[in-house]
Amino acid sequence: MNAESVHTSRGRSTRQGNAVAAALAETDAFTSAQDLHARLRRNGESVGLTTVYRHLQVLVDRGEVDMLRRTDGETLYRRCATSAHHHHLVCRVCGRTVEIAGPEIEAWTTRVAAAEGFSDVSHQVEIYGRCAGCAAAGRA
Amino acid sequence: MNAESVHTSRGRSTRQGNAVAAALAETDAFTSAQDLHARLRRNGESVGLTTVYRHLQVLVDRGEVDMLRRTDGETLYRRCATSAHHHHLVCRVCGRTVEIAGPEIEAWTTRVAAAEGFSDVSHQVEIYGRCAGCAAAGRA
DNA sequence: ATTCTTGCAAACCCTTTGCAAGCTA
DNA sequence: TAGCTTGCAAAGGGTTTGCAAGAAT
Repeated sequence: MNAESVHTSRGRSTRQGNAVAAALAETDAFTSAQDLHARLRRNGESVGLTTVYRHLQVLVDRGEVDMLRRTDGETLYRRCATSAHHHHLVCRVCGRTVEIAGPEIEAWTTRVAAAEGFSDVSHQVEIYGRCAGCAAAGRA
Repeated sequence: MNAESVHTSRGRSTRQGNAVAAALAETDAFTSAQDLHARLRRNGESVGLTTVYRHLQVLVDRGEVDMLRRTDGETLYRRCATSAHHHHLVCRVCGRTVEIAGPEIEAWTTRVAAAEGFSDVSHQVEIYGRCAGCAAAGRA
């Protein structure tokens, strides 16, 4: 962790902000704001739900946290190792996630879009499945 | 259109149901329930918003309509030509959409997931861009 | 006549905002 | 002290549900 990552941008250091960042750092799974909030409270860290949302937003804006939307509308957050472009392989049971690099996908999307005359292309790719742990435990 | 597609499952034929189906058939673009509702009203077809949602849900359940969620939470619907598995290349300006088949993507996701020990794999892949028409017109 | 469908209003659920009180620097 | 941060309560926004009135068969 280099010097500038501690404080990438302005913002005071607060108990709540640190708690949210710490809670995110603790897990490998994509987590909802509400879950994070519940977890903090269980651990005795009293932080308002609103505040959790606000810190998550800041972290996302800074590129320190990835965000994705579940089919039911809930937004999930996760602290990823790379800030570089990547995709996710997410366990739909426990949320555990593996970061995936897919050069061939990048090439494919670009090619397909160009073939249809589309420009300013971006894409959204996520893989869902059941991780080995959940399968072994017979979960869901 | 074969005989069974007219009435794939039970359900009465109503003015509203037909209107929703017709409105969907009219366009190539992914459309929100609210937009569809507004369009119907503009065309003099009075249909309640609730009813629009209900018919869309039925069509999705039947596999006659594809559904995707926008980043802001809105759900978009589109009548696709194939009911077979496919992806979409969506114009983020006008919504116009091209159906894409991606055998290599299917293989890639399967391979990546297997390598990480995941089973029951599914994926979600959408490409966004600006279509030639919107680019030419200088839209957004 | 019976049962499904409609649609208004209210409920839902997650997320965001208003604003006064609390902290950080 | 100055001004960012917090958090409660309330508002927002899309979608769903309760229920009585209205169609379709």
